[in-house]
Amino acid sequence: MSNSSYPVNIATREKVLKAATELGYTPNSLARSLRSQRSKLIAAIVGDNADPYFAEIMRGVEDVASEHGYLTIVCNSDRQPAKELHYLRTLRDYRADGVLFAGGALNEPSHAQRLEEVVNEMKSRGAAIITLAQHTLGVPSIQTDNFGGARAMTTRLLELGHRRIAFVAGPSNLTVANVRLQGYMAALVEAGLSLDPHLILTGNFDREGGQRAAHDIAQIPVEHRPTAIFAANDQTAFGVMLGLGEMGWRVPDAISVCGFGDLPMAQIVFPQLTTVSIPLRQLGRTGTLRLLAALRNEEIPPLEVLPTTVVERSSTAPYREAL
Amino acid sequence: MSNSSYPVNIATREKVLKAATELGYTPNSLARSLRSQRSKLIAAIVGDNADPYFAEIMRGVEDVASEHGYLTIVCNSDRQPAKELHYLRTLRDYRADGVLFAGGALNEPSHAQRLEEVVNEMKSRGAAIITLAQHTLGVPSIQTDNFGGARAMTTRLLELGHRRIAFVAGPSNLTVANVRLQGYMAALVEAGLSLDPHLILTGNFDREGGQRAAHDIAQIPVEHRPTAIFAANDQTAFGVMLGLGEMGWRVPDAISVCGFGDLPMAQIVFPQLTTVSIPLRQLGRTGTLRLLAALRNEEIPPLEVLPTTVVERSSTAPYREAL
DNA sequence: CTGAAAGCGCTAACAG
DNA sequence: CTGTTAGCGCTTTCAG
Repeated sequence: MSNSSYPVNIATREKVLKAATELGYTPNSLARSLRSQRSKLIAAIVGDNADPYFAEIMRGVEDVASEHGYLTIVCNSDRQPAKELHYLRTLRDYRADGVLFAGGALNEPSHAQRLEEVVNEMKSRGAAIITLAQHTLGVPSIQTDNFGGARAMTTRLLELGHRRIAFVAGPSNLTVANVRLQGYMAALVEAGLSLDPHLILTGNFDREGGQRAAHDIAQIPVEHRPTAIFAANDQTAFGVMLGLGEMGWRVPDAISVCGFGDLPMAQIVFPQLTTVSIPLRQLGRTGTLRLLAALRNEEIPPLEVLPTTVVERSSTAPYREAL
Repeated sequence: MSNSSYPVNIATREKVLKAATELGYTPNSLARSLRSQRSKLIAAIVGDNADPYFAEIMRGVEDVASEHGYLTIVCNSDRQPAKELHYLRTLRDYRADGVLFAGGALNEPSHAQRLEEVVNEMKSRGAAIITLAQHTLGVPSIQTDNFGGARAMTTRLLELGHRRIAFVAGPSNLTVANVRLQGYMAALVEAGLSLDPHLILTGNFDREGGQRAAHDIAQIPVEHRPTAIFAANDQTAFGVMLGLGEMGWRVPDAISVCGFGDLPMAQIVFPQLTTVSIPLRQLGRTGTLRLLAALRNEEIPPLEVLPTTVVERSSTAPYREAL
């Protein structure tokens, strides 16, 4: 019944199969997993499955997993090291065959080490671990080109004539957020512009942060005020647009706004958001594909980078002297 | 180690516990599950985890599950009976302790029966099954008041002075969609208005459907044209607004638009969407709470209805004779 | 209170 | 090709 290559008379096989259907027999996967040391369970550790960013990745993971007969477990860490660690341990105890870390590394003393301990334990038992973002764990990683995307977007704004471009950063303890900031800075430096620290605002990858940033920007004296705002992610960009709207500023006439991520709603907001598109579902798919390959003991690359693309919509416009 | 009530000398206990930590021993959950006939695994069968509707529910499920030491498995059915059934069988084989059907029943001949067979098998083994929408399965169900919400919203539009109110329906094979349509019709009938079949448009719970409906509505001669459009879900409403925008119609000045669901992006679109708010996460939480209660052999109500509320934002306005 | 043993349902290995 | 058996790592039961 396990359709192995074990030789068995065709008549006998049919007889067994028939009896199985008649009795409604189906193998107990738990017993099978226990015996075979393969649970056919994989897990995605995400920050929050209700966050469209993670939801898309998870969808990619689940798709590939189910295509290959694996079940997918969701783990919401809420970016709390304790939760993440607890999940990983539970997964280890369930003998999960693989774990995908969808978010970046969580910055907390000794968390990385504790995580690594469990990871090594799992690896030594034959499990495969993959990260889908820059991470401290020394495991294969599939990543999206956050740096390149941020640089490309900033360069595009420069091409549009903008010179004072604000950046609303993400949580400083998130690597992804920092890398995007780096990309923004790189583009400015490459263009021979100096970095104005007043134009780098703190955000939190959420709408509120963007809203606050918008109001902060309004406080900047007009001669130093940015003509474009680049938000580290789409949620923040939505917040920025909302905040701007609250003060009666029109986007993109008064100021250009762009984000990073290309969430589905980027096309629904008004004006439609210019943003950097990340192949999120593909990230989940590729990650899972690699994970399954690793499970088959295939060699997989330590790092794969998926390209991001600038998608210009209506929230950005060329710089014009007078408003 | 299983912290049971089994009497054991405190000294011995400590010795064992100490040895366990030293050796890095942790119980194998698979073996434990096999032996105890409880996997501590529950599953949420959703249409698509990347759909914010399901994502929110799942989040509620996962929260409660993890609080109680359960792992959550995601299953995307894409509303395909075959997929749903396949998942359910797999879950049965994994001895999942519980399954939550997040979406409504899938309309296909004999699907209901096949599903029920597996459900009964699982129930007889002690598993708990719950639905989070109207369903053909005879299992406890937690639902949101779709009928009441649709009726309340329609009534509100009537209060605002609208008399010709269009309804963009959802997929006719989805119970939720039909119930909302019923609520809309009930409100009109209660108000003593006759139903105009031309004002009931077909949609598909997606943006495209809404967009199409918007264009269709524009074709209606002005004297019969609706002054408000009630979309069966938010995605459709976004599509309607988009379609209206394409034709240069202003919402809510030219026409009022409202949706159903209160997705996060309802607050981000412009104008912000008036909609019926569903306690999605609560639905997931309550459902899981009941499921766990059932697992403890507690009596749980066959049907619980969670209230929905009309949230008025800026996409609706009182009816005005001249535009 | 402790130690030993049976068995959950499977797979892999071994004789026949 | 078929039938039997040992164990995967637990929990539960039963003697001591």
